[in-house]
Amino acid sequence: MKKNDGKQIPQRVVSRLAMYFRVLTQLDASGIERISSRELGEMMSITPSQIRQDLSYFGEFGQQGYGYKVRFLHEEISKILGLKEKHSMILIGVGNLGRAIASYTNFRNRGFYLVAAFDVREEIIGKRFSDLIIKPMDELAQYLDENHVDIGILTVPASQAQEIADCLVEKDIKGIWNFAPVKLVVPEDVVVEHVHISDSLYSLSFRLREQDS
Amino acid sequence: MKKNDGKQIPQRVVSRLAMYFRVLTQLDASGIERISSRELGEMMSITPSQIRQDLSYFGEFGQQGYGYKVRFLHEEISKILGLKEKHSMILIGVGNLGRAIASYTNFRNRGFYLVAAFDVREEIIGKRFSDLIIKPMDELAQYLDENHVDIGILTVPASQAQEIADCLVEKDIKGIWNFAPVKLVVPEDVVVEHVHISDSLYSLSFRLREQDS
DNA sequence: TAGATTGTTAATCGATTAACAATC
DNA sequence: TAGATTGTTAATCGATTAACAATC
Repeated sequence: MKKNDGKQIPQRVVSRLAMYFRVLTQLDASGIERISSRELGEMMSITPSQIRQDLSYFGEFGQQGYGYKVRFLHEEISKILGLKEKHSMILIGVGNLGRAIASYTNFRNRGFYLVAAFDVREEIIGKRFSDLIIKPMDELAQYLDENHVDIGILTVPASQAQEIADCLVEKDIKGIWNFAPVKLVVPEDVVVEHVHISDSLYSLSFRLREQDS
Repeated sequence: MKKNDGKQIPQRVVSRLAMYFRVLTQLDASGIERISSRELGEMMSITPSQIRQDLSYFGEFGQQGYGYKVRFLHEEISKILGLKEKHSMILIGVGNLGRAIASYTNFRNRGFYLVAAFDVREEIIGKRFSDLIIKPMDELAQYLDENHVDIGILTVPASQAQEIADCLVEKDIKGIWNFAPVKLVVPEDVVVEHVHISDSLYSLSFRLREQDS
Protein backbone atom coordinates (compact mmCIF):
# COMPACT_ATOMS: atom_id res chain seq x y z
CA MET A 1 0.00 0.00 0.00
CA LYS A 2 1.19 3.45 -0.88
CA LYS A 3 -1.36 6.14 -0.06
CA ASN A 4 -0.66 9.77 -0.37
CA ASP A 5 1.62 10.62 2.56
CA GLY A 6 1.78 14.31 1.94
CA LYS A 7 3.43 13.89 -1.45
CA GLN A 8 2.36 16.47 -3.96
CA ILE A 9 0.00 14.96 -6.52
CA PRO A 10 0.81 15.87 -10.14
CA GLN A 11 -1.79 18.11 -11.75
CA ARG A 12 -2.10 15.58 -14.58
CA VAL A 13 -3.26 12.95 -12.13
CA VAL A 14 -5.87 15.27 -10.62
CA SER A 15 -7.26 16.11 -14.06
CA ARG A 16 -7.59 12.46 -14.90
CA LEU A 17 -9.26 11.83 -11.57
CA ALA A 18 -11.93 14.31 -12.60
CA MET A 19 -12.31 12.41 -15.87
CA TYR A 20 -12.62 9.07 -14.11
CA PHE A 21 -15.24 10.62 -11.90
CA ARG A 22 -17.28 11.78 -14.86
CA VAL A 23 -17.14 8.42 -16.62
CA LEU A 24 -17.96 6.51 -13.45
CA THR A 25 -20.96 8.75 -12.91
CA GLN A 26 -22.27 7.68 -16.29
CA LEU A 27 -21.48 4.00 -15.73
CA ASP A 28 -23.21 4.02 -12.38
CA ALA A 29 -26.22 5.77 -13.87
CA SER A 30 -26.50 3.11 -16.54
CA GLY A 31 -26.48 0.39 -13.93
CA ILE A 32 -23.03 -1.07 -14.53
CA GLU A 33 -21.63 -2.47 -11.32
CA ARG A 34 -18.17 -3.72 -12.12
CA ILE A 35 -15.34 -2.47 -14.31
CA SER A 36 -11.69 -3.38 -14.83
CA SER A 37 -8.89 -0.95 -15.53
CA ARG A 38 -8.64 -2.50 -18.97
CA GLU A 39 -12.28 -1.78 -19.82
CA LEU A 40 -12.20 1.70 -18.32
CA GLY A 41 -8.99 2.43 -20.18
CA GLU A 42 -10.54 1.34 -23.44
CA MET A 43 -13.49 3.67 -22.91
CA MET A 44 -11.23 6.62 -22.18
CA SER A 45 -8.27 5.92 -24.48
CA ILE A 46 -5.95 5.57 -21.52
CA THR A 47 -3.72 2.62 -20.63
CA PRO A 48 -4.88 0.36 -17.80
CA SER A 49 -1.48 0.89 -16.19
CA GLN A 50 -2.03 4.58 -15.98
CA ILE A 51 -5.39 4.21 -14.31
CA ARG A 52 -3.98 1.84 -11.70
CA GLN A 53 -0.95 4.03 -11.23
CA ASP A 54 -3.14 7.11 -10.73
CA LEU A 55 -5.39 5.42 -8.21
CA SER A 56 -2.43 4.05 -6.28
CA TYR A 57 -1.60 7.60 -5.18
CA PHE A 58 -4.66 7.47 -2.98
CA GLY A 59 -5.11 3.90 -1.84
CA GLU A 60 -6.38 0.52 -2.96
CA PHE A 61 -9.83 0.48 -4.45
CA GLY A 62 -10.01 -2.73 -6.46
CA GLN A 63 -9.89 -6.47 -6.04
CA GLN A 64 -7.52 -8.77 -7.87
CA GLY A 65 -9.22 -10.91 -10.46
CA TYR A 66 -12.37 -8.82 -10.27
CA GLY A 67 -11.67 -5.16 -10.99
CA TYR A 68 -13.44 -2.22 -9.38
CA LYS A 69 -16.94 -1.82 -8.03
CA VAL A 70 -18.22 1.14 -10.01
CA ARG A 71 -20.27 2.73 -7.26
CA PHE A 72 -17.56 2.29 -4.63
CA LEU A 73 -14.82 3.73 -6.82
CA HIS A 74 -17.07 6.60 -7.80
CA GLU A 75 -17.74 7.34 -4.17
CA GLU A 76 -14.06 7.17 -3.23
CA ILE A 77 -12.99 9.48 -6.03
CA SER A 78 -15.68 11.93 -5.05
CA LYS A 79 -14.21 11.97 -1.54
CA ILE A 80 -10.71 12.47 -2.90
CA LEU A 81 -11.83 15.39 -5.03
CA GLY A 82 -13.62 16.93 -2.08
CA LEU A 83 -17.05 16.64 -3.63
CA LYS A 84 -18.54 15.42 -0.37
CA GLU A 85 -18.05 18.80 1.21
CA LYS A 86 -20.02 21.96 0.67
CA HIS A 87 -18.37 24.84 -1.11
CA SER A 88 -19.80 28.32 -1.19
CA MET A 89 -19.19 30.30 -4.35
CA ILE A 90 -19.79 33.85 -5.48
CA LEU A 91 -20.16 34.90 -9.07
CA ILE A 92 -18.38 38.03 -10.17
CA GLY A 93 -19.54 39.22 -13.55
CA VAL A 94 -23.08 38.22 -14.48
CA GLY A 95 -22.76 38.17 -18.26
CA ASN A 96 -23.63 35.27 -20.52
CA LEU A 97 -20.62 33.28 -19.45
CA GLY A 98 -21.21 33.89 -15.76
CA ARG A 99 -24.84 32.89 -16.08
CA ALA A 100 -23.93 29.76 -17.99
CA ILE A 101 -21.32 28.63 -15.51
CA ALA A 102 -23.28 29.40 -12.40
CA SER A 103 -26.52 27.87 -13.55
CA TYR A 104 -24.95 24.60 -14.58
CA THR A 105 -27.23 22.66 -12.28
CA ASN A 106 -24.95 19.77 -11.60
CA PHE A 107 -22.63 21.87 -9.51
CA ARG A 108 -25.23 22.21 -6.81
CA ASN A 109 -25.58 18.45 -6.74
CA ARG A 110 -21.84 18.19 -6.16
CA GLY A 111 -21.90 20.55 -3.20
CA PHE A 112 -21.10 23.83 -4.92
CA TYR A 113 -23.53 26.52 -3.81
CA LEU A 114 -23.81 29.96 -5.30
CA VAL A 115 -24.38 32.43 -2.48
CA ALA A 116 -24.06 35.79 -4.19
CA ALA A 117 -23.58 37.46 -7.56
CA PHE A 118 -21.97 40.80 -8.35
CA ASP A 119 -21.77 43.04 -11.37
CA VAL A 120 -20.85 46.62 -12.21
CA ARG A 121 -23.62 47.23 -14.73
CA GLU A 122 -26.37 49.46 -13.34
CA GLU A 123 -28.98 47.92 -15.62
CA ILE A 124 -28.75 44.48 -14.05
CA ILE A 125 -27.98 45.36 -10.42
CA GLY A 126 -30.99 44.53 -8.28
CA LYS A 127 -32.36 42.10 -10.84
CA ARG A 128 -32.83 38.44 -10.06
CA PHE A 129 -30.39 35.81 -11.13
CA SER A 130 -31.30 32.26 -10.23
CA ASP A 131 -32.55 32.74 -6.65
CA LEU A 132 -30.28 35.69 -5.95
CA ILE A 133 -30.45 39.44 -6.36
CA ILE A 134 -27.48 40.79 -8.29
CA LYS A 135 -25.41 43.07 -6.06
CA PRO A 136 -23.29 46.04 -7.08
CA MET A 137 -19.56 45.40 -7.23
CA ASP A 138 -19.01 48.07 -4.54
CA GLU A 139 -20.51 45.74 -2.00
CA LEU A 140 -18.12 42.90 -2.74
CA ALA A 141 -15.56 43.72 -0.04
CA GLN A 142 -18.19 44.27 2.59
CA TYR A 143 -19.96 41.04 1.67
CA LEU A 144 -16.72 39.13 2.09
CA ASP A 145 -16.19 40.69 5.51
CA GLU A 146 -19.53 39.39 6.64
CA ASN A 147 -19.71 36.01 4.89
CA HIS A 148 -17.40 33.08 4.40
CA VAL A 149 -16.84 32.22 0.75
CA ASP A 150 -14.74 29.34 -0.58
CA ILE A 151 -14.56 30.07 -4.28
CA GLY A 152 -14.83 33.18 -6.42
CA ILE A 153 -15.93 32.68 -10.01
CA LEU A 154 -14.33 35.35 -12.15
CA THR A 155 -16.25 36.01 -15.34
CA VAL A 156 -15.32 39.62 -15.93
CA PRO A 157 -13.37 41.26 -18.77
CA ALA A 158 -9.63 40.61 -18.73
CA SER A 159 -8.93 44.21 -17.83
CA GLN A 160 -10.74 43.95 -14.48
CA ALA A 161 -9.73 40.46 -13.44
CA GLN A 162 -6.51 41.20 -11.55
CA GLU A 163 -8.03 44.03 -9.54
CA ILE A 164 -10.90 41.87 -8.39
CA ALA A 165 -8.59 38.95 -7.68
CA ASP A 166 -6.58 41.25 -5.40
CA CYS A 167 -9.74 42.08 -3.51
CA LEU A 168 -10.69 38.40 -3.15
CA VAL A 169 -7.21 37.57 -1.91
CA GLU A 170 -7.26 40.38 0.62
CA LYS A 171 -10.55 39.09 1.97
CA ASP A 172 -9.05 35.63 2.30
CA ILE A 173 -10.76 33.69 -0.47
CA LYS A 174 -8.68 30.59 -1.11
CA GLY A 175 -10.00 29.51 -4.50
CA ILE A 176 -10.44 31.45 -7.72
CA TRP A 177 -12.06 29.95 -10.79
CA ASN A 178 -10.83 32.29 -13.48
CA PHE A 179 -12.39 32.58 -16.92
CA ALA A 180 -10.67 35.82 -17.87
CA PRO A 181 -7.80 35.27 -20.30
CA VAL A 182 -5.10 36.64 -18.00
CA LYS A 183 -2.60 35.02 -15.69
CA LEU A 184 -3.56 36.20 -12.21
CA VAL A 185 -0.83 37.05 -9.75
CA VAL A 186 -1.78 35.74 -6.31
CA PRO A 187 0.00 34.47 -3.17
CA GLU A 188 0.92 30.82 -3.39
CA ASP A 189 -1.61 29.63 -0.84
CA VAL A 190 -4.42 30.78 -3.14
CA VAL A 191 -5.50 28.22 -5.70
CA VAL A 192 -6.34 29.56 -9.14
CA GLU A 193 -7.94 27.34 -11.72
CA HIS A 194 -7.88 28.94 -15.12
CA VAL A 195 -10.24 27.91 -17.94
CA HIS A 196 -8.49 28.66 -21.20
CA ILE A 197 -11.40 29.09 -23.55
CA SER A 198 -9.75 31.13 -26.25
CA ASP A 199 -6.46 29.26 -26.00
CA SER A 200 -8.43 26.16 -26.76
CA LEU A 201 -9.87 27.63 -29.96
CA TYR A 202 -6.36 28.55 -31.06
CA SER A 203 -5.21 24.98 -30.44
CA LEU A 204 -8.11 23.73 -32.52
CA SER A 205 -7.18 26.09 -35.31
CA PHE A 206 -3.58 24.85 -35.24
CA ARG A 207 -4.54 21.22 -35.33
CA LEU A 208 -6.92 21.80 -38.23
CA ARG A 209 -4.03 23.06 -40.35
CA GLU A 210 -1.84 20.20 -39.20
CA GLN A 211 -4.46 17.77 -40.52
CA ASP A 212 -4.64 19.50 -43.87
CA SER A 213 -0.97 19.30 -44.70
CA MET B 1 17.80 25.67 -38.06
CA LYS B 2 15.25 22.99 -37.35
CA LYS B 3 11.77 23.90 -38.58
CA ASN B 4 8.88 21.58 -38.45
CA ASP B 5 9.49 19.02 -41.17
CA GLY B 6 6.27 17.15 -40.73
CA LYS B 7 7.08 16.09 -37.19
CA GLN B 8 4.06 15.97 -34.95
CA ILE B 9 4.05 18.90 -32.54
CA PRO B 10 3.30 17.95 -28.92
CA GLN B 11 -0.05 19.27 -27.68
CA ARG B 12 1.75 20.92 -24.75
CA VAL B 13 3.76 23.03 -27.14
CA VAL B 14 0.64 24.13 -29.02
CA SER B 15 -1.07 25.16 -25.78
CA ARG B 16 1.90 27.22 -24.78
CA LEU B 17 1.98 28.80 -28.22
CA ALA B 18 -1.55 30.03 -27.57
CA MET B 19 -0.37 31.45 -24.25
CA TYR B 20 2.58 33.20 -25.84
CA PHE B 21 0.22 34.65 -28.39
CA ARG B 22 -2.03 36.05 -25.69
CA VAL B 23 0.82 37.63 -23.74
CA LEU B 24 2.42 39.06 -26.86
CA THR B 25 -0.92 40.61 -27.81
CA GLN B 26 -0.90 42.46 -24.51
CA LEU B 27 2.74 43.46 -24.79
CA ASP B 28 2.24 44.80 -28.28
CA ALA B 29 -0.86 46.69 -27.19
CA SER B 30 1.09 48.35 -24.39
CA GLY B 31 3.74 49.48 -26.83
CA ILE B 32 6.58 47.17 -25.83
CA GLU B 33 8.78 46.44 -28.83
CA ARG B 34 11.43 44.03 -27.62
CA ILE B 35 11.44 41.07 -25.25
CA SER B 36 13.91 38.34 -24.33
CA SER B 37 12.99 34.75 -23.54
CA ARG B 38 14.16 35.46 -19.98
CA GLU B 39 11.74 38.37 -19.53
CA LEU B 40 8.86 36.57 -21.21
CA GLY B 41 9.54 33.50 -19.09
CA GLU B 42 9.47 35.57 -15.95
CA MET B 43 6.07 37.02 -16.87
CA MET B 44 4.62 33.60 -17.56
CA SER B 45 6.41 31.46 -14.95
CA ILE B 46 8.07 29.42 -17.66
CA THR B 47 11.79 28.83 -18.17
CA PRO B 48 13.51 30.75 -20.97
CA SER B 49 14.79 27.41 -22.26
CA GLN B 50 11.31 26.14 -22.73
CA ILE B 51 10.23 29.17 -24.69
CA ARG B 52 13.22 28.91 -27.01
CA GLN B 53 12.75 25.18 -27.32
CA ASP B 54 9.08 25.62 -28.21
CA LEU B 55 9.74 28.26 -30.81
CA SER B 56 12.52 26.20 -32.38
CA TYR B 57 9.91 23.71 -33.60
CA PHE B 58 8.80 26.34 -36.07
CA GLY B 59 11.81 28.36 -37.03
CA GLU B 60 14.10 31.14 -35.86
CA PHE B 61 12.36 34.28 -34.70
CA GLY B 62 14.90 36.08 -32.53
CA GLN B 63 18.28 37.70 -32.74
CA GLN B 64 21.24 36.84 -30.56
CA GLY B 65 22.08 39.49 -28.04
CA TYR B 66 18.77 41.25 -28.63
CA GLY B 67 15.83 38.93 -28.06
CA TYR B 68 12.59 39.01 -30.00
CA LYS B 69 10.71 41.83 -31.69
CA VAL B 70 7.33 41.66 -30.01
CA ARG B 71 5.24 42.53 -33.02
CA PHE B 72 7.13 40.23 -35.35
CA LEU B 73 6.95 37.26 -33.00
CA HIS B 74 3.26 37.93 -32.39
CA GLU B 75 2.66 37.94 -36.10
CA GLU B 76 4.62 34.75 -36.69
CA ILE B 77 2.83 32.88 -33.93
CA SER B 78 -0.49 34.02 -35.29
CA LYS B 79 0.49 32.51 -38.65
CA ILE B 80 1.57 29.28 -37.00
CA LEU B 81 -1.72 29.00 -35.14
CA GLY B 82 -3.63 29.66 -38.34
CA LEU B 83 -5.14 32.91 -37.11
CA LYS B 84 -4.45 34.60 -40.41
CA GLU B 85 -7.04 32.46 -42.13
CA LYS B 86 -10.79 32.72 -41.98
CA HIS B 87 -12.72 30.01 -40.21
CA SER B 88 -16.45 29.62 -40.48
CA MET B 89 -18.21 28.32 -37.38
CA ILE B 90 -21.71 27.22 -36.52
CA LEU B 91 -23.15 27.26 -33.04
CA ILE B 92 -25.17 24.28 -31.95
CA GLY B 93 -27.07 24.92 -28.77
CA VAL B 94 -27.95 28.57 -28.15
CA GLY B 95 -28.13 28.52 -24.36
CA ASN B 96 -26.21 30.80 -22.03
CA LEU B 97 -22.95 29.03 -22.68
CA GLY B 98 -23.41 29.05 -26.44
CA ARG B 99 -24.25 32.73 -26.41
CA ALA B 100 -21.27 33.52 -24.25
CA ILE B 101 -18.82 31.63 -26.41
CA ALA B 102 -20.11 32.81 -29.72
CA SER B 103 -20.40 36.44 -28.79
CA TYR B 104 -16.90 36.68 -27.44
CA THR B 105 -16.04 39.48 -29.82
CA ASN B 106 -12.37 38.80 -30.12
CA PHE B 107 -12.93 35.65 -32.11
CA ARG B 108 -14.18 37.60 -35.06
CA ASN B 109 -11.04 39.71 -34.94
CA ARG B 110 -9.01 36.52 -35.13
CA GLY B 111 -10.81 35.27 -38.21
CA PHE B 112 -13.48 33.09 -36.63
CA TYR B 113 -16.86 33.89 -38.13
CA LEU B 114 -20.17 32.60 -36.87
CA VAL B 115 -22.33 31.77 -39.87
CA ALA B 116 -25.31 29.97 -38.34
CA ALA B 117 -26.86 28.97 -35.02
CA PHE B 118 -29.10 25.99 -34.27
CA ASP B 119 -31.27 24.95 -31.37
CA VAL B 120 -34.07 22.47 -30.68
CA ARG B 121 -36.15 24.74 -28.48
CA GLU B 122 -39.27 26.03 -30.24
CA GLU B 123 -39.36 29.17 -28.15
CA ILE B 124 -36.08 30.54 -29.49
CA ILE B 125 -36.13 29.23 -33.06
CA GLY B 126 -36.60 32.15 -35.43
CA LYS B 127 -35.38 34.66 -32.86
CA ARG B 128 -32.31 36.76 -33.48
CA PHE B 129 -28.95 35.94 -32.03
CA SER B 130 -26.19 38.37 -32.81
CA ASP B 131 -26.84 39.04 -36.51
CA LEU B 132 -28.30 35.59 -37.16
CA ILE B 133 -31.71 33.98 -37.00
CA ILE B 134 -31.69 30.85 -34.87
CA LYS B 135 -32.50 27.82 -37.02
CA PRO B 136 -34.21 24.61 -35.98
CA MET B 137 -31.92 21.63 -35.42
CA ASP B 138 -33.75 19.73 -38.19
CA GLU B 139 -32.16 22.02 -40.72
CA LEU B 140 -28.61 21.31 -39.59
CA ALA B 141 -27.87 18.51 -42.07
CA GLN B 142 -29.33 20.41 -44.98
CA TYR B 143 -27.42 23.55 -44.05
CA LEU B 144 -24.19 21.59 -44.06
CA ASP B 145 -24.96 20.19 -47.49
CA GLU B 146 -25.29 23.68 -48.85
CA ASN B 147 -22.56 25.52 -46.96
CA HIS B 148 -18.96 24.92 -46.07
CA VAL B 149 -18.29 25.05 -42.35
CA ASP B 150 -14.92 24.66 -40.65
CA ILE B 151 -15.83 24.37 -37.00
CA GLY B 152 -18.89 23.23 -35.07
CA ILE B 153 -19.31 24.67 -31.58
CA LEU B 154 -21.11 22.11 -29.45
CA THR B 155 -22.88 23.67 -26.51
CA VAL B 156 -25.68 21.16 -26.04
CA PRO B 157 -26.47 18.84 -23.12
CA ALA B 158 -24.15 15.86 -22.77
CA SER B 159 -26.90 13.48 -23.81
CA GLN B 160 -27.21 15.00 -27.28
CA ALA B 161 -23.57 15.71 -28.01
CA GLN B 162 -22.53 12.43 -29.64
CA GLU B 163 -25.52 12.29 -31.94
CA ILE B 164 -24.87 15.79 -33.24
CA ALA B 165 -21.15 15.10 -33.55
CA ASP B 166 -22.02 12.10 -35.76
CA CYS B 167 -24.05 14.38 -37.99
CA LEU B 168 -21.23 16.94 -38.22
CA VAL B 169 -18.75 14.21 -39.08
CA GLU B 170 -20.98 12.78 -41.75
CA LYS B 171 -21.26 16.20 -43.34
CA ASP B 172 -17.49 16.52 -43.33
CA ILE B 173 -16.85 19.09 -40.63
CA LYS B 174 -13.21 18.77 -39.62
CA GLY B 175 -13.21 20.64 -36.30
CA ILE B 176 -15.43 20.29 -33.26
CA TRP B 177 -15.17 22.60 -30.28
CA ASN B 178 -16.91 20.57 -27.63
CA PHE B 179 -18.23 22.00 -24.37
CA ALA B 180 -20.36 19.00 -23.43
CA PRO B 181 -18.77 16.87 -20.72
CA VAL B 182 -18.47 13.72 -22.82
CA LYS B 183 -15.67 12.17 -24.80
CA LEU B 184 -16.81 12.24 -28.42
CA VAL B 185 -16.05 9.29 -30.64
CA VAL B 186 -15.01 10.55 -34.08
CA PRO B 187 -12.76 9.42 -36.95
CA GLU B 188 -9.14 10.36 -36.43
CA ASP B 189 -9.04 13.00 -39.14
CA VAL B 190 -11.58 15.05 -37.20
CA VAL B 191 -10.08 17.38 -34.61
CA VAL B 192 -11.98 17.67 -31.35
CA GLU B 193 -11.04 20.27 -28.82
CA HIS B 194 -12.75 19.66 -25.52
CA VAL B 195 -13.23 22.38 -22.88
CA HIS B 196 -13.38 20.66 -19.52
CA ILE B 197 -15.35 23.16 -17.49
CA SER B 198 -16.63 20.90 -14.76
CA ASP B 199 -13.41 18.88 -14.58
CA SER B 200 -11.70 22.13 -13.85
CA LEU B 201 -13.97 22.87 -10.90
CA TYR B 202 -13.22 19.43 -9.49
CA SER B 203 -9.50 20.07 -9.81
CA LEU B 204 -9.97 23.32 -7.96
CA SER B 205 -11.85 21.55 -5.24
CA PHE B 206 -9.07 18.99 -4.88
CA ARG B 207 -6.34 21.55 -4.68
CA LEU B 208 -8.25 23.54 -2.07
CA ARG B 209 -8.20 20.55 0.25
CA GLU B 210 -4.56 19.88 -0.53
CA GLN B 211 -3.78 23.40 0.66
CA ASP B 212 -5.68 22.93 3.88
CA SER B 213 -3.87 19.83 5.06
C1' DT C 1 34.63 45.26 -29.25
C1' DA C 2 32.17 43.30 -24.98
C1' DG C 3 27.82 41.87 -23.37
C1' DA C 4 23.72 39.72 -24.19
C1' DT C 5 20.88 36.34 -25.85
C1' DT C 6 19.72 33.23 -29.31
C1' DG C 7 19.10 28.24 -31.28
C1' DT C 8 20.37 23.70 -30.38
C1' DT C 9 22.55 19.75 -28.35
C1' DA C 10 23.14 17.10 -24.17
C1' DA C 11 21.74 16.03 -19.41
C1' DT C 12 18.15 15.61 -16.26
C1' DC C 13 13.88 14.94 -14.65
C1' DG C 14 9.25 13.24 -14.48
C1' DA C 15 5.49 10.73 -16.38
C1' DT C 16 3.86 6.72 -18.83
C1' DT C 17 3.99 1.97 -19.86
C1' DA C 18 5.33 -2.79 -19.16
C1' DA C 19 5.95 -6.56 -16.35
C1' DC C 20 4.90 -9.52 -12.66
C1' DA C 21 4.21 -11.31 -8.02
C1' DA C 22 0.29 -11.31 -5.07
C1' DT C 23 -4.27 -12.76 -4.56
C1' DC C 24 -9.34 -12.58 -5.19
C1' DT D 1 -8.55 -24.60 -8.36
C1' DA D 2 -7.60 -21.76 -12.74
C1' DG D 3 -8.24 -17.35 -14.70
C1' DA D 4 -8.31 -12.68 -14.16
C1' DT D 5 -6.83 -8.49 -12.56
C1' DT D 6 -4.96 -5.80 -9.06
C1' DG D 7 -1.04 -2.77 -6.89
C1' DT D 8 3.64 -1.78 -7.40
C1' DT D 9 8.32 -1.97 -9.02
C1' DA D 10 11.28 -1.46 -12.96
C1' DA D 11 12.04 0.01 -17.75
C1' DT D 12 11.00 3.19 -21.21
C1' DC D 13 9.76 7.17 -23.15
C1' DG D 14 9.12 12.05 -23.67
C1' DA D 15 9.39 16.62 -21.98
C1' DT D 16 11.94 20.10 -19.48
C1' DT D 17 16.07 22.29 -18.19
C1' DA D 18 20.95 23.32 -18.48
C1' DA D 19 24.82 24.42 -21.01
C1' DC D 20 27.27 26.54 -24.58
C1' DA D 21 28.95 27.74 -29.17
C1' DA D 22 27.39 31.03 -32.49
C1' DT D 23 26.59 35.69 -33.34
C1' DC D 24 24.03 40.10 -33.20
